[in-house]
Amino acid sequence: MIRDARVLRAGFVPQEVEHRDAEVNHLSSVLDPITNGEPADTAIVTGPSGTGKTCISKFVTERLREEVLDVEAIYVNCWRNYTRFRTLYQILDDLGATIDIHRQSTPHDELVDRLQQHDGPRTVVILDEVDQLEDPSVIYDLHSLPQFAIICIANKEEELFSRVDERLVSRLRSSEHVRMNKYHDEQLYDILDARAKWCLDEDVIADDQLYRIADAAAGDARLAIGILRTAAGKADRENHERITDDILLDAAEDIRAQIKQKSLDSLTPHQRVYDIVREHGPVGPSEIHQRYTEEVDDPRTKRTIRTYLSKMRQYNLLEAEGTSRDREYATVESRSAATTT
DNA sequence: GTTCCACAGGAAAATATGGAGG
DNA sequence: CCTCCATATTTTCCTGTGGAAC
Repeated sequence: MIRDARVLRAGFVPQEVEHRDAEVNHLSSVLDPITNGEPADTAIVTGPSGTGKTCISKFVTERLREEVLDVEAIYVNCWRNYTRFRTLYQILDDLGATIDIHRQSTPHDELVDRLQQHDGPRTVVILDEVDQLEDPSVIYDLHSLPQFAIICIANKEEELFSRVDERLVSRLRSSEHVRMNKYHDEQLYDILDARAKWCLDEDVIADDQLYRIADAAAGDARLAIGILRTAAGKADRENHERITDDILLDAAEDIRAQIKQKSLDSLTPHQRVYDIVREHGPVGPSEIHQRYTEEVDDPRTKRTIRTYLSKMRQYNLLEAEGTSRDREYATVESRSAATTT
Protein backbone atom coordinates (compact mmCIF):
# COMPACT_ATOMS: atom_id res chain seq x y z
CA MET A 1 0.00 0.00 0.00
CA ILE A 2 2.92 2.35 0.61
CA ARG A 3 4.79 2.82 -2.61
CA ASP A 4 7.58 5.17 -1.60
CA ALA A 5 7.95 6.01 2.06
CA ARG A 6 10.69 8.56 1.49
CA VAL A 7 8.17 11.04 0.17
CA LEU A 8 6.54 11.45 3.54
CA ARG A 9 9.68 11.64 5.61
CA ALA A 10 10.71 14.85 7.29
CA GLY A 11 13.31 16.70 5.28
CA PHE A 12 12.22 15.29 1.94
CA VAL A 13 12.61 17.82 -0.84
CA PRO A 14 10.05 17.27 -3.60
CA GLN A 15 10.69 17.57 -7.34
CA GLU A 16 8.30 20.45 -7.59
CA VAL A 17 7.38 22.86 -4.84
CA GLU A 18 3.70 23.67 -4.71
CA HIS A 19 2.37 27.18 -4.23
CA ARG A 20 5.71 28.76 -3.54
CA ASP A 21 6.67 29.97 -7.02
CA ALA A 22 7.12 33.57 -6.02
CA GLU A 23 9.27 32.70 -3.03
CA VAL A 24 11.32 30.18 -4.99
CA ASN A 25 11.95 32.69 -7.75
CA HIS A 26 12.84 35.38 -5.28
CA LEU A 27 15.37 33.19 -3.54
CA SER A 28 16.75 31.95 -6.84
CA SER A 29 17.32 35.49 -8.03
CA VAL A 30 19.36 36.25 -4.93
CA LEU A 31 21.65 33.34 -5.64
CA ASP A 32 21.71 34.06 -9.34
CA PRO A 33 25.08 35.87 -9.37
CA ILE A 34 26.66 32.53 -8.50
CA THR A 35 25.82 31.21 -11.94
CA ASN A 36 28.30 33.78 -13.25
CA GLY A 37 30.84 33.00 -10.60
CA GLU A 38 30.10 36.15 -8.67
CA PRO A 39 29.42 36.49 -4.95
CA ALA A 40 25.78 36.50 -3.89
CA ASP A 41 24.02 38.53 -1.24
CA THR A 42 22.83 37.13 2.02
CA ALA A 43 19.22 35.99 1.95
CA ILE A 44 16.88 35.87 4.89
CA VAL A 45 13.92 33.52 4.90
CA THR A 46 11.35 33.97 7.63
CA GLY A 47 7.96 32.50 8.44
CA PRO A 48 6.10 30.29 10.93
CA SER A 49 6.92 26.61 11.24
CA GLY A 50 5.80 24.29 8.48
CA THR A 51 5.65 26.94 5.78
CA GLY A 52 8.41 25.45 3.67
CA LYS A 53 11.39 27.62 4.59
CA THR A 54 13.83 24.77 4.80
CA CYS A 55 12.21 23.03 1.89
CA ILE A 56 12.53 25.85 -0.63
CA SER A 57 16.04 26.69 0.56
CA LYS A 58 17.18 23.15 -0.13
CA PHE A 59 15.16 23.04 -3.33
CA VAL A 60 16.71 26.22 -4.69
CA THR A 61 20.27 25.24 -3.80
CA GLU A 62 19.80 21.80 -5.32
CA ARG A 63 18.52 23.31 -8.52
CA LEU A 64 21.46 25.69 -8.50
CA ARG A 65 23.85 22.76 -8.23
CA GLU A 66 22.25 21.20 -11.26
CA GLU A 67 22.83 24.36 -13.25
CA VAL A 68 26.28 25.24 -12.04
CA LEU A 69 29.13 22.80 -11.84
CA ASP A 70 31.30 24.49 -9.27
CA VAL A 71 29.09 25.09 -6.34
CA GLU A 72 28.76 23.43 -2.98
CA ALA A 73 25.80 23.52 -0.61
CA ILE A 74 26.04 23.12 3.12
CA TYR A 75 23.13 22.78 5.47
CA VAL A 76 23.59 23.58 9.15
CA ASN A 77 20.87 23.29 11.73
CA CYS A 78 21.67 25.92 14.31
CA TRP A 79 19.27 24.39 16.78
CA ARG A 80 21.59 21.43 17.11
CA ASN A 81 24.78 23.39 16.56
CA TYR A 82 23.97 26.36 18.65
CA THR A 83 27.41 27.65 19.56
CA ARG A 84 29.64 29.65 17.29
CA PHE A 85 32.27 26.95 17.48
CA ARG A 86 29.91 24.15 16.56
CA THR A 87 28.43 26.01 13.66
CA LEU A 88 31.82 26.87 12.19
CA TYR A 89 33.07 23.37 12.86
CA GLN A 90 30.08 21.87 11.12
CA ILE A 91 30.70 23.96 8.03
CA LEU A 92 34.40 23.12 7.92
CA ASP A 93 33.57 19.50 8.47
CA ASP A 94 31.26 19.47 5.49
CA LEU A 95 33.96 21.12 3.45
CA GLY A 96 36.31 18.37 4.54
CA ALA A 97 38.71 20.75 6.25
CA THR A 98 38.62 19.54 9.84
CA ILE A 99 41.36 16.95 9.70
CA ASP A 100 43.68 18.64 12.14
CA ILE A 101 41.25 20.56 14.30
CA HIS A 102 41.25 19.49 17.90
CA ARG A 103 38.67 21.00 20.11
CA GLN A 104 41.31 21.82 22.62
CA SER A 105 43.76 24.42 21.51
CA THR A 106 42.06 25.53 18.32
CA PRO A 107 40.96 29.12 18.84
CA HIS A 108 37.72 30.19 17.27
CA ASP A 109 39.38 32.78 15.11
CA GLU A 110 41.42 30.11 13.46
CA LEU A 111 38.24 28.46 12.27
CA VAL A 112 37.25 31.70 10.59
CA ASP A 113 40.72 32.00 9.08
CA ARG A 114 40.41 28.49 7.82
CA LEU A 115 37.12 29.33 6.15
CA GLN A 116 38.61 32.44 4.66
CA GLN A 117 41.43 30.46 3.14
CA HIS A 118 39.05 27.96 1.73
CA ASP A 119 39.47 28.34 -2.02
CA GLY A 120 37.22 25.58 -3.22
CA PRO A 121 34.09 26.20 -5.22
CA ARG A 122 31.59 28.81 -4.17
CA THR A 123 29.47 27.58 -1.36
CA VAL A 124 25.92 28.23 -0.29
CA VAL A 125 25.52 27.89 3.46
CA ILE A 126 22.00 27.35 4.74
CA LEU A 127 21.77 28.35 8.39
CA ASP A 128 18.51 26.86 9.58
CA GLU A 129 16.83 28.04 12.79
CA VAL A 130 19.38 30.78 12.99
CA ASP A 131 17.43 32.56 15.74
CA GLN A 132 18.36 29.68 18.03
CA LEU A 133 22.04 30.57 18.00
CA GLU A 134 23.23 31.67 21.39
CA ASP A 135 25.85 33.81 19.71
CA PRO A 136 24.71 35.10 16.33
CA SER A 137 28.11 36.59 15.57
CA VAL A 138 28.77 33.57 13.41
CA ILE A 139 26.52 35.22 10.84
CA TYR A 140 28.91 38.12 10.87
CA ASP A 141 31.88 35.81 10.47
CA LEU A 142 30.38 34.29 7.36
CA HIS A 143 28.93 37.49 6.03
CA SER A 144 32.36 38.96 5.48
CA LEU A 145 33.55 36.03 3.38
CA PRO A 146 32.65 36.56 -0.28
CA GLN A 147 33.04 32.94 -1.31
CA PHE A 148 30.12 31.98 0.87
CA ALA A 149 26.52 32.82 0.12
CA ILE A 150 24.32 32.60 3.18
CA ILE A 151 20.68 31.75 3.54
CA CYS A 152 19.44 32.52 7.05
CA ILE A 153 16.26 30.79 8.09
CA ALA A 154 14.39 32.08 11.11
CA ASN A 155 10.90 32.14 12.55
CA LYS A 156 10.58 35.82 13.26
CA GLU A 157 12.75 38.51 11.80
CA GLU A 158 12.35 40.81 14.82
CA GLU A 159 13.73 38.17 17.14
CA LEU A 160 16.65 37.62 14.83
CA PHE A 161 17.40 41.33 14.59
CA SER A 162 17.00 41.98 18.28
CA ARG A 163 19.80 39.58 19.07
CA VAL A 164 22.49 40.63 16.63
CA ASP A 165 24.56 43.75 17.05
CA GLU A 166 24.21 47.05 15.22
CA ARG A 167 26.64 46.66 12.39
CA LEU A 168 25.12 43.33 11.46
CA VAL A 169 21.55 44.59 11.69
CA SER A 170 22.19 47.29 9.14
CA ARG A 171 23.77 44.82 6.77
CA LEU A 172 21.04 42.26 7.21
CA ARG A 173 18.31 44.83 6.69
CA SER A 174 19.65 45.55 3.27
CA SER A 175 19.84 41.90 2.30
CA GLU A 176 17.09 40.17 0.44
CA HIS A 177 14.24 39.02 2.55
CA VAL A 178 11.87 36.21 1.63
CA ARG A 179 8.78 36.08 3.80
CA MET A 180 6.69 32.94 3.96
CA ASN A 181 3.10 32.76 5.12
CA LYS A 182 1.05 29.89 6.42
CA TYR A 183 -0.50 27.73 3.76
CA HIS A 184 -4.19 28.00 3.09
CA ASP A 185 -6.22 24.84 3.49
CA GLU A 186 -6.52 24.35 -0.27
CA GLN A 187 -2.80 24.77 -0.76
CA LEU A 188 -2.13 22.31 1.99
CA TYR A 189 -4.56 19.94 0.34
CA ASP A 190 -2.64 20.20 -2.92
CA ILE A 191 0.61 19.41 -1.16
CA LEU A 192 -0.90 16.40 0.60
CA ASP A 193 -2.56 15.25 -2.58
CA ALA A 194 0.72 15.38 -4.49
CA ARG A 195 2.56 13.47 -1.80
CA ALA A 196 -0.23 10.92 -1.45
CA LYS A 197 -0.22 10.26 -5.20
CA TRP A 198 3.53 9.74 -5.13
CA CYS A 199 3.74 7.65 -2.07
CA LEU A 200 0.53 5.70 -1.67
CA ASP A 201 -1.46 3.35 -3.83
CA GLU A 202 -4.64 4.70 -5.27
CA ASP A 203 -7.74 4.91 -3.08
CA VAL A 204 -5.80 4.45 0.11
CA ILE A 205 -7.00 7.81 1.27
CA ALA A 206 -10.03 9.82 0.20
CA ASP A 207 -10.12 13.45 -0.81
CA ASP A 208 -12.22 14.56 2.10
CA GLN A 209 -9.79 12.89 4.46
CA LEU A 210 -6.94 14.88 2.97
CA TYR A 211 -9.02 17.99 3.45
CA ARG A 212 -9.53 17.13 7.06
CA ILE A 213 -5.81 16.68 7.59
CA ALA A 214 -5.19 20.03 5.95
CA ASP A 215 -7.77 21.57 8.20
CA ALA A 216 -6.36 20.05 11.37
CA ALA A 217 -2.81 21.11 10.54
CA ALA A 218 -3.76 24.79 10.51
CA GLY A 219 -1.37 25.84 7.77
CA ASP A 220 1.58 23.79 9.00
CA ALA A 221 2.79 21.52 6.20
CA ARG A 222 5.19 19.60 8.37
CA LEU A 223 2.38 18.75 10.75
CA ALA A 224 0.06 17.79 7.89
CA ILE A 225 2.59 15.49 6.26
CA GLY A 226 3.41 14.02 9.66
CA ILE A 227 -0.22 13.13 10.19
CA LEU A 228 -0.42 11.52 6.76
CA ARG A 229 2.77 9.57 7.39
CA THR A 230 1.63 8.29 10.76
CA ALA A 231 -1.77 7.33 9.44
CA ALA A 232 -0.32 5.52 6.43
CA GLY A 233 2.19 3.67 8.59
CA LYS A 234 -0.47 2.56 11.01
CA ALA A 235 -2.86 1.42 8.30
CA ASP A 236 -0.03 -0.51 6.70
CA ARG A 237 1.01 -2.24 9.91
CA GLU A 238 -2.54 -3.23 10.67
CA ASN A 239 -3.06 -4.53 7.14
CA HIS A 240 -5.88 -2.22 6.24
CA GLU A 241 -6.80 -1.68 2.62
CA ARG A 242 -7.18 1.99 3.15
CA ILE A 243 -6.84 4.65 5.80
CA THR A 244 -9.94 4.73 7.96
CA ASP A 245 -11.28 7.78 9.75
CA ASP A 246 -10.38 6.25 13.10
CA ILE A 247 -6.77 5.82 12.11
CA LEU A 248 -6.71 9.38 10.88
CA LEU A 249 -8.02 10.71 14.16
CA ASP A 250 -5.49 8.69 16.12
CA ALA A 251 -2.67 9.86 13.89
CA ALA A 252 -3.56 13.51 14.39
CA GLU A 253 -3.52 13.01 18.14
CA ASP A 254 -0.28 11.03 18.03
CA ILE A 255 1.57 13.70 16.14
CA ARG A 256 0.46 16.44 18.48
CA ALA A 257 1.41 14.38 21.50
CA GLN A 258 4.76 13.59 19.86
CA ILE A 259 5.53 17.21 19.20
CA LYS A 260 4.71 18.17 22.75
CA GLN A 261 6.60 15.22 24.17
CA LYS A 262 9.60 16.07 22.06
CA SER A 263 9.61 19.57 23.48
CA LEU A 264 9.20 18.27 27.01
CA ASP A 265 11.95 15.69 26.55
CA SER A 266 14.46 18.34 25.73
CA LEU A 267 13.96 19.88 29.14
CA THR A 268 15.61 18.73 32.36
CA PRO A 269 13.80 16.48 34.82
CA HIS A 270 12.92 19.64 36.66
CA GLN A 271 10.18 20.06 34.11
CA ARG A 272 7.92 19.60 37.14
CA VAL A 273 7.69 23.32 36.72
CA TYR A 274 5.61 22.75 33.64
CA ASP A 275 3.18 20.53 35.53
CA ILE A 276 2.85 23.11 38.26
CA VAL A 277 1.92 25.80 35.79
CA ARG A 278 -0.50 23.46 34.06
CA GLU A 279 -2.20 22.42 37.27
CA HIS A 280 -2.40 25.76 38.98
CA GLY A 281 -3.42 27.90 36.07
CA PRO A 282 -1.97 31.32 35.42
CA VAL A 283 0.50 31.79 38.21
CA GLY A 284 3.35 34.12 39.17
CA PRO A 285 7.01 33.17 39.54
CA SER A 286 7.04 33.25 43.36
CA GLU A 287 4.23 30.78 43.70
CA ILE A 288 5.74 28.56 41.03
CA HIS A 289 9.01 28.41 42.88
CA GLN A 290 7.35 27.89 46.23
CA ARG A 291 5.29 24.96 45.02
CA TYR A 292 8.23 23.59 43.10
CA THR A 293 10.46 23.67 46.19
CA GLU A 294 7.89 21.67 48.12
CA GLU A 295 7.59 18.96 45.52
CA VAL A 296 11.19 18.30 44.57
CA ASP A 297 14.13 16.78 46.44
CA ASP A 298 16.94 19.08 45.48
CA PRO A 299 15.32 22.26 44.25
CA ARG A 300 17.10 24.68 41.97
CA THR A 301 17.25 28.36 42.71
CA LYS A 302 14.79 30.97 41.54
CA ARG A 303 17.13 32.23 38.89
CA THR A 304 17.42 28.77 37.38
CA ILE A 305 13.66 28.37 37.39
CA ARG A 306 13.42 31.63 35.50
CA THR A 307 15.75 30.16 32.91
CA TYR A 308 13.56 27.06 32.67
CA LEU A 309 10.47 29.17 32.27
CA SER A 310 11.95 31.24 29.51
CA LYS A 311 13.17 28.10 27.77
CA MET A 312 9.68 26.63 27.90
CA ARG A 313 8.39 29.86 26.49
CA GLN A 314 10.78 29.42 23.57
CA TYR A 315 9.57 25.89 23.04
CA ASN A 316 6.04 27.23 22.92
CA LEU A 317 4.94 25.26 25.95
CA LEU A 318 4.23 28.26 28.13
CA GLU A 319 3.25 31.82 27.58
CA ALA A 320 3.77 34.79 29.85
CA GLU A 321 1.56 37.76 30.55
CA GLY A 322 2.94 40.99 31.97
CA THR A 323 6.49 42.26 31.98
CA SER A 324 7.32 42.98 35.61
CA ARG A 325 5.69 42.27 38.96
CA ASP A 326 2.47 41.47 37.22
CA ARG A 327 3.93 38.59 35.27
CA GLU A 328 2.04 35.34 35.17
CA TYR A 329 2.78 32.11 33.35
CA ALA A 330 0.21 29.87 31.72
CA THR A 331 0.30 26.83 29.47
CA VAL A 332 -0.16 27.51 25.78
CA GLU A 333 -3.62 26.55 24.61
CA SER A 334 -2.81 23.65 22.35
CA ARG A 335 -4.46 24.09 19.02
CA SER A 336 -6.67 21.06 19.16
CA ALA A 337 -7.65 18.95 16.18
CA ALA A 338 -11.16 20.26 16.53
CA THR A 339 -10.45 23.96 16.22
CA THR A 340 -12.27 24.29 12.94
CA THR A 341 -14.95 22.14 11.44
C1' DG B 1 4.69 61.66 42.54
C1' DT B 2 7.88 58.67 45.23
C1' DT B 3 9.46 54.51 47.09
C1' DC B 4 9.68 49.79 47.21
C1' DC B 5 10.36 45.34 45.66
C1' DA B 6 9.38 41.23 42.72
C1' DC B 7 10.80 40.38 38.41
C1' DA B 8 13.71 39.59 33.88
C1' DG B 9 17.64 38.36 32.21
C1' DG B 10 23.06 39.38 31.46
C1' DA B 11 27.76 38.20 33.14
C1' DA B 12 30.75 35.56 35.44
C1' DA B 13 32.06 32.39 38.87
C1' DA B 14 31.21 27.76 40.69
C1' DT B 15 29.99 23.20 40.11
C1' DA B 16 28.45 18.95 37.70
C1' DT B 17 28.85 16.01 33.72
C1' DG B 18 30.90 13.48 30.02
C1' DG B 19 34.44 11.32 27.48
C1' DA B 20 39.34 10.36 26.18
C1' DG B 21 43.50 8.57 27.72
C1' DG B 22 46.19 6.51 31.11
C1' DC C 1 39.53 2.42 38.08
C1' DC C 2 41.21 7.37 38.11
C1' DT C 3 42.68 11.99 36.03
C1' DC C 4 42.27 15.65 33.08
C1' DC C 5 40.11 18.54 30.03
C1' DA C 6 36.18 20.63 27.69
C1' DT C 7 31.64 21.44 27.97
C1' DA C 8 27.06 21.97 30.28
C1' DT C 9 24.45 23.43 33.97
C1' DT C 10 23.61 25.99 38.04
C1' DT C 11 24.46 29.58 41.27
C1' DT C 12 25.84 34.13 42.60
C1' DC C 13 25.77 38.74 41.72
C1' DC C 14 24.06 42.17 39.32
C1' DT C 15 21.34 46.09 36.71
C1' DG C 16 17.24 47.96 34.84
C1' DT C 17 12.11 47.89 34.75
C1' DG C 18 7.56 48.78 35.93
C1' DG C 19 3.53 47.62 38.83
C1' DA C 20 1.76 48.37 43.53
C1' DA C 21 1.45 50.59 47.86
C1' DC C 22 1.96 54.66 49.99
